[in-house]
Parts: sequence; structure tokens; C-alpha cells
Amino acid sequence: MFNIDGMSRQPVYEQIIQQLERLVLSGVMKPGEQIPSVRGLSVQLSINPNTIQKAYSELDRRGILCSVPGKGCFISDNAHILLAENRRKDLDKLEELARGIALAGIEKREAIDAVERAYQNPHAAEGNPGGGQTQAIEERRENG
Amino acid sequence: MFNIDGMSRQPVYEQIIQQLERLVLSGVMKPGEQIPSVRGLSVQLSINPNTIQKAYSELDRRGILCSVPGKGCFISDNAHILLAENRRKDLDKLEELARGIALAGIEKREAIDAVERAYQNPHAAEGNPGGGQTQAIEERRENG
DNA sequence: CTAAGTGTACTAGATGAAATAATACAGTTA
DNA sequence: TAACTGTATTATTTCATCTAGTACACTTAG
Repeated sequence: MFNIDGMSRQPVYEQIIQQLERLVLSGVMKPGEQIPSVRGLSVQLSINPNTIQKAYSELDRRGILCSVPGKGCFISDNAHILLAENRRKDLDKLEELARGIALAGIEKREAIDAVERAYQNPHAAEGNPGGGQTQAIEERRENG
Repeated sequence: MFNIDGMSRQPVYEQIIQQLERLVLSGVMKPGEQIPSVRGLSVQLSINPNTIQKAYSELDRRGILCSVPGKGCFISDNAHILLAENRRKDLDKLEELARGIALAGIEKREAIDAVERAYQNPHAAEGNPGGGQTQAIEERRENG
């Protein structure tokens, strides 16, 4: 379910947040569904419980999760809506990234094609070349 | 020339690298041209010389710069080519980013439009030193 | 030659984020 | 009661970044 890269520059707790968000957006996890317990996931991933909780509490703060002491953590009802709204900011990042690509002299067609592929295969993830012309994805070290 | 954000999560030396790359790609800095000295830039930006040198030595290692002891640092002849080749990897980042946008239910048209805007106005960044069509700088990129 | 500039190298220290470790407390449930 | 759950706290470690200070070798203008 989770794929943590301890060598990544991106903090572990952020990787958990990001992957959990992706699971919600992709519909794998649905509202009301219970997510792995803090301790359970810490054992499964061989990660300190505090790190898991840091991710969970942050998601709870954002309203994505609903933490219930004694019971567990559950996907919030409006999790998908909240995440979708935030993703709109990624359009700016997309434009900025595309500017660098444009400056490098890469054909616009190639950038457009990348977007087309993304919309054709939205569910393809890092370790999961889901169906596509996606080329070898090597390193994701650089998050900038 | 440079615009450093000390509060950004992105290390200062990386910001320098990134902005210098951008200056080369946009044609503001040309091959053979001398860049600010380590000490000079450190004073101008109120940054420790070691930090500047860390950025320069990394760019030298990549072949973007050519450091000449006693003289200065100069833009390498094939700097633009090297950078352009590397930018090709950004196509993968673009696709990954677009996948998240797709999952959020944002119309493909909006993503395509963002790319179109980028190609229409490649020179539009934090610094924008008189390179191309100078336009309103409202883009305030969210660290990275 | 001198002086001021250049890149480079080195050690040392400060700082902050991230992760670990070890407890502890309170609520839920079989 | 026992085993789970989330939550909180403190201390410690680790690491990257940045700063500070010094030093050396080179180039160039005077």
C-alpha cells in the first residue's frame, strides 16, 4: 500500500501524506474507510510511530482524515473535494515546469504529449508503469 | 540578478544553481561570459562565500561553468546544450504532476492551457532580467 | 614588486528539521 | 481484563545547511 524511500530527500512523513492523498484521489481509499493504525503502519514500514503520527495529525488538521481516539483514523467525507481544490495550485507548478522545458528548446508537442499521457493513465504511479509509454522512471530524489 | 529566499525550504545554494541555469537557458548569460565572483556575490546577496562556492563548484562539476583560479568563473561553451538535455527529464516530472491534476478531476483543457501559456511566455520568472517580453510578474512560485 | 582581485581548501561551530527511543495517558472493544 | 486505538511528552541522535575564520595559489592592474 505504501512505498517509502528512506533515501529520498523528501521527509518520510511527507511521503506518507502524499501517498495517502493519492490513494484518496484515485479512489482506492473511500470516505469513512479506516486507514492503518499508527502502530500497525509503523511496524509494517519499519518506521517510528511518531513519524506516522506526524503524517496522520497533519492530514487530520487539513480535514482529510478524522482521528478518533480509541477507535482509529478514517477518511473524511469531503477528503476528495478538499484534495481536488488544493490540486488546482499544481496548475501553477505545471506552468512553471513547462516554462523551463520551453526554454530548453524542447518541442511543445512533447510537453503536450506528456500531459495527454497523464490524462490517459492517471493511475500510473512511481513504481507502477501502469500501461504506458511511460519510460523508465529512475530517480525521484530531486524535489526542489 | 539573483533573488534568494532564505525562508524557502530549498537550500540557498540550490536556488543559486537553479537561477543561474535559468539565466543561461533564457540567453541572458552567454557562453564565455564571466559570472559574479564568489566573494562579490556573497556580499551582494549577504550570503556566506562558502555557500556561493558550493553552488559554483557544483555547476563546474556539471560542466555548466568553467572555474579558472585567479581569473574567475565563466559560462561554459556547451552550457546551454547540457542544460537542455537535462531539462528533458522534466518531461517526466511534468507527466507525474499532470497525473495528480487529472486525478483531482481538473479538466484536461486547463492543464493544456497552462502548457500553452508557458510556451507563449517562457520568460516569466521570479527575476526576469530584461530577457524577453516583460510582463506582469505575478508568479510567485511556492518554494519547491 | 605590490596589492587587490580571483578560485579553492580546510576546520570549526551553530542551527534546524527529521527521525528515533522510551514512556505515559485515555478511550474503545472483544 | 486485555489488547487494541490515538495522543502527548521528553530526550537523543543524525544530518544537511549555513556561517565563520583562516589559509594558499593564481592572475592582473598599478
